[in-house]
Amino acid sequence: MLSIGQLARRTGVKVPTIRYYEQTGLLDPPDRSAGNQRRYSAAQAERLAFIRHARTLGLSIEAIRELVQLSGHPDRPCADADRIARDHLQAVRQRIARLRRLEAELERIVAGCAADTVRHCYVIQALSDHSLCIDEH
Amino acid sequence: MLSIGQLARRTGVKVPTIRYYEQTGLLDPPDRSAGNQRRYSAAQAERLAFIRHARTLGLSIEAIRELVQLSGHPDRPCADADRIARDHLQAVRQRIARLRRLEAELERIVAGCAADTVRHCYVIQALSDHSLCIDEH
DNA sequence: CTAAAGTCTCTAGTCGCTATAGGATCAAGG
DNA sequence: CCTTGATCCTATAGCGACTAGAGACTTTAG
Repeated sequence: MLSIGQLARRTGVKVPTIRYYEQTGLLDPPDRSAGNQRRYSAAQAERLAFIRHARTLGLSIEAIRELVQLSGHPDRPCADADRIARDHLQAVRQRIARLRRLEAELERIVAGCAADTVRHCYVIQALSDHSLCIDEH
Repeated sequence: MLSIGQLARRTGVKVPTIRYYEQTGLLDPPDRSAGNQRRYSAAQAERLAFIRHARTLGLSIEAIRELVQLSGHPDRPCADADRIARDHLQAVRQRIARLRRLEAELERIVAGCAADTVRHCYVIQALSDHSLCIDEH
């Protein structure tokens, strides 16, 4: 049985975050010691590792909640899990696309400034005037 | 003089957001009508457009606050404005890099699942087991 | 047995808004 | 002038996903 601190070190999830996951129902309430401290089983440690991994991949708590539920029903079709992962992949791609547009715009703005003072600074001008932009954002 | 609603329509910034910007000191408190409603000048409308543009480019409120301050001092060197934009560009690039790693990982996970049921679902397995990952994330 | 490290609950703060409640004001039509 | 409906006001609370702190209690190592 692991204390919350040991679990935190083992999984790389901070102690208050573990408590937060419990509070929001993502992690089942663990057993308690005689003195009311949390004690975690190996199975719960694995589940937290699952959650942590999904979080580092950027999945939302809600998505993870669904996946956790699914993983408790091994006989169900895994199409739902697939869909969640695919949806997230699409969202990641959209964010990449948007960030690349921003990158291009910022590059242009940063490169365009050869002034000395704020009065003529292209950075400030470009921000003031949306019509100087290449595309909509 | 524009009412807050007119300003909102003109700039595409929602009414509560405009009030929020004022509250946080990003926008100066405007004049008021006899009945205590906000009335905006053209200069303030321009400033809000500036803020909005910077936000769509992803700059933080704090960064924008600095830029707004700078733009009020046309004789200062614009190196600071440059630095803010450059820093942000770098941050954007880092986020892109990270998202691309996640994209690759998710592609791999999604592509790897040919199972029917959750029991053998590669999505669930890959999430459980970080050691299946290509790189650290 | 003691002292330090860890843990408990509870509350509040972060960021950038967004939503709601309950009221006041404004512009237009009759 | 009066009413109606849209807009506006303040104040407060909520979102997601934590993070930080206070003040009290428990566990562990020496």
